[in-house]
Amino acid sequence: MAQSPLEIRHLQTLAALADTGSLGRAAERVFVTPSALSHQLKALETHYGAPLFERNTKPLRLTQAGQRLVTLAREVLSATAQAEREIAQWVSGGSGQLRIAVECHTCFDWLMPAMDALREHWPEVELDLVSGFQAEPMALVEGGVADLAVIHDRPAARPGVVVETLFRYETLGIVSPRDPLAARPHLQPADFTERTLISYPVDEAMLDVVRHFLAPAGIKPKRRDAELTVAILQLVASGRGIAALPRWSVTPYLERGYVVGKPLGPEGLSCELYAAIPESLSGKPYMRDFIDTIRGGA
Amino acid sequence: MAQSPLEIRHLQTLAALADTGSLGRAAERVFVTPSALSHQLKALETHYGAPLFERNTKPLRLTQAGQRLVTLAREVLSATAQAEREIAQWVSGGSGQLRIAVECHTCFDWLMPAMDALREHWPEVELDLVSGFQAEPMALVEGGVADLAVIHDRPAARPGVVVETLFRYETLGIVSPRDPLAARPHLQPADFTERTLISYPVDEAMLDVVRHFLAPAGIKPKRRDAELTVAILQLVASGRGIAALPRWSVTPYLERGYVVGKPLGPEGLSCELYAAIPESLSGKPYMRDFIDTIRGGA
DNA sequence: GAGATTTGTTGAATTCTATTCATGGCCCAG
DNA sequence: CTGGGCCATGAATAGAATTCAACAAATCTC
Repeated sequence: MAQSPLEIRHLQTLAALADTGSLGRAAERVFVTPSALSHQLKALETHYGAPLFERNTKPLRLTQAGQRLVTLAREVLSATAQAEREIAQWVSGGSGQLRIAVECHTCFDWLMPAMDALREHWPEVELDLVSGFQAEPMALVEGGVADLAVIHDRPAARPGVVVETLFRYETLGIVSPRDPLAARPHLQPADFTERTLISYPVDEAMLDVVRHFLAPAGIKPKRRDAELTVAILQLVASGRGIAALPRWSVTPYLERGYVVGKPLGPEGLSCELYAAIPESLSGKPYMRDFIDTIRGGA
Repeated sequence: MAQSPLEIRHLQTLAALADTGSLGRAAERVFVTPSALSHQLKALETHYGAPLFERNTKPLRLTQAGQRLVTLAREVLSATAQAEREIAQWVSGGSGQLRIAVECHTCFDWLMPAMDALREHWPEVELDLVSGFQAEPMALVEGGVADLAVIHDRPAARPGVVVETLFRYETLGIVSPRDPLAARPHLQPADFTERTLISYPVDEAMLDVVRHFLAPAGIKPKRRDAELTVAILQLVASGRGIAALPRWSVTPYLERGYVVGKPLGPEGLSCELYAAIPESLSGKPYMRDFIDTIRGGA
């Protein structure tokens, strides 16, 4: 009825803006340039005759009107997603399978909630984890043993397999609060020479720190293993060495001051995660839903 | 997140489709050609991989998927309208006035609910009825005495006043169920010669039947007045004459079989209602809201 | 039952709108 | 004051949605 220029696209923008706190990051979340969002927002603001957010404030602050639209966006987007899921289930019969291969330990932190959401939304989809820490996850997808592999580096394109980027994350150097390094603004590769690197029991080639930070600098620290994240942090906290973990897996500990997280290098070390999936499944609604959940929740 | 082609525009289409039961009428409700809607719907159907409605059924029937989307549309559109109202009220202070001039008695049937809705959504807007049955309503708007005039014929454009079309309606010939005319498929002007035309106590020039049906045929029946719609129907039911009223004002009586409604002429007689409003108010959110309410509720 | 009318569909053309691109301004850090 | 991060702006492009015009199906009428 009311012909307002408001469209769902705008609501996605608003939601992304609220989530990311920055126009630039919101833009990459909805796969457009920041410019596009700037135009969108300007159009909305002139239409409503009011600003939607305060510019020039680092964690972007929304005005009352902006806030209201974000609330609307949350309602509308979740209602829409729900409706579309239902329809997709009627159409496809709701069945399917999703066997997931992961090569990184920490991934379970975000993978579990996403799997829970999938189980809830798509009860008829068979959900499995493929134990594939040793093998090349990509090969599992190619071989038809897995339906989704989480991988660190964008691999070469292979026929029948599509690769989608999931999200970008920062891996932090983790040091004890009593370590002198805790006072540094960021860590250098050289800082690792004197200490023990505490990590999961996997090949060095699998560790972000080693591949993208220490190896390029020619540094090869002593290593010590632990199976669980808490165990690693325990060792770090008691001064037995330093670790390097994705930010998401340690935020609760950082907040409690149990350990301290430092950027690796002046720019920080950020890596990207990808999903490899068989082309035949890449369009399936439950697959899209799952990937969107991962992207949104991270 | 999910990049579905579904947009609010589509939801408006779906809602209009469900309301009107016909693609053509839905199209004019959202101010596009039927072709556009056909394209829209086809796109949605191929996206969801399922038909949304059954074609070739007179009151257009929705499939399960279509029904679900209509439900979604209702939710989303009302949530959106609500949010936009709130924002508009913050921006404008919510105040304003709306003095309405009406020249037709029956209009109150749909005007009252619309006014109630406005009072609820915009408590700060002063709502008034301008007693202007005698004067030219258009002049009341031009003179700044009224903010909205409901009129029957699209008047010549005047500076500072905009005219918007509200909706189209059919005026039916109303006859007693025991009248021989009740068996006819439709009424002819000549049918009025033998009987008394029962109507509101207004000038003949104001009556749709006279102007668009009887006068062109040179027929000038006897008249009898009644102030209220029920009184007119009472007289008709007891065989004292026939009337001509908009369909919306008599549907409850038709359903109960109290009287019978017949199209006037083989094509029926359909008139259009317009709103004249000062240009300065035509963009005001409460005005848009009011007009949309009228259009949607009719 | 044949023609006419209403109603919806289709593909191509058009028009419109959103996005991108390239540039410039602003603010904070060093 | 200078450089980089971040957003804004205007023109150009690319992409989509709408319209147009012609057609198909179904219904109504005679």
